[in-house]
Amino acid sequence: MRTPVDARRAALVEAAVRVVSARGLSAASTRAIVAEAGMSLASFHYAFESRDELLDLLITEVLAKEEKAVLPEQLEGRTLAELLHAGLTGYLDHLRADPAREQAMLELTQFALRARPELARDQYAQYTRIATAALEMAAHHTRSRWTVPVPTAARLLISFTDGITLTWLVDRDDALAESVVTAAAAALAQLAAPLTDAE
Amino acid sequence: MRTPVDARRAALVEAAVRVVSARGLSAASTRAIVAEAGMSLASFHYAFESRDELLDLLITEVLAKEEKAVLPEQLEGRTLAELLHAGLTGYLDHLRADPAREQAMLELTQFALRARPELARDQYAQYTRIATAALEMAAHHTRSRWTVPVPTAARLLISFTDGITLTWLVDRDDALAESVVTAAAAALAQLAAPLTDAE
DNA sequence: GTCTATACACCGATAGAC
DNA sequence: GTCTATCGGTGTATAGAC
Repeated sequence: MRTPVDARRAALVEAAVRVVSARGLSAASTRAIVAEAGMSLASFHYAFESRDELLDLLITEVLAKEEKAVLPEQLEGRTLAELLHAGLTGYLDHLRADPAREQAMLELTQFALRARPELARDQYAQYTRIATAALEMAAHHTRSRWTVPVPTAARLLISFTDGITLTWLVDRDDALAESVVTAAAAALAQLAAPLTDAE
Repeated sequence: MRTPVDARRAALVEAAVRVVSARGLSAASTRAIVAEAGMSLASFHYAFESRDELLDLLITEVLAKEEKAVLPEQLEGRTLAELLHAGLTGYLDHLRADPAREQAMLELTQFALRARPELARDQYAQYTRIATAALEMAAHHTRSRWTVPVPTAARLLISFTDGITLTWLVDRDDALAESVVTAAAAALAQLAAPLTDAE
């Protein structure tokens, strides 16, 4: 059941995302957020105890949604390199479709790193679980096995997506980004080997 | 020639780096910076027109120094994978030696992305030139050639170091980071092939 | 040149009318 | 519950004494 106050909280979180995306976290004052949401300042403090409470919810809720957006529903490709390429291309498309939002995610992660380090850690632990499951599924689907520990490969994948996000946000070079995604897929695929008949 | 006002500017920039490293960019108010530098507030505005002017200098000067710190003087290793592993391990050591500073660099880059995008672009263009030169040298030194365009490999290397920085800052998992560095070096090395006799 | 004192805008948060 | 009005605090920047 959705009580009015929860609806208000949701509206404020959404407004906050828009403000952070458009003008950065440092511009996301309570006043700017309520203006974006079309509310009065007092309504904010009726829904939230404090600005910190909203930021907590913003980080956990918005970063959690991000997971689903990044993970494609169905990957195409017969070889492991093709599968990885499809997955990374999907992420690159997601990034290019809404760069401001992804930049906001980065700012929120960095803010969490200082203000709520345990939230950032939890988030990345969750990313790691998701990447691990995806890589294991990809290997199984192509009858391969990883020659490095799967958590290592998962972390490498996460590091790479973080890196490509930052570099693309800086120079917006689509052609170079696609070229890098292709090279990264090929390089990552080299960390797996075909299953032997015994396996 | 170093006039007094330039010395004051330098002292303020150094104080600002310390404040950003310790407490984040959002805490780096002019008051916090002059307190760290042991100056009065008015002295700040004698040396700088505005806080923005200091941030401009901070970004260009501090990010420029970063280049040299990241690039190791001499790499050891006979194979390309060993060379890449040594280089990446050097960067990881650099990160672990002063994580607060590296976190400050990330915050400054992200700030520049919003406030002075051209500065961020210039900075990454410079990173690319340095990474390109390093990769070409490494390939030449091990009698290899890159099977992908060198700018692509360079961008992959930069993306990866950006990513490893963020992920390590989040969870500080040394063992996993080392494992990932090893895997990344192996993966990157797969993008090169030995020179043939004709070459 | 360097200081103290202060102007003025904006911040998060709250009081109190309705 | 929702508003306007306002509190106390901090931000950047400046005026003016020395």
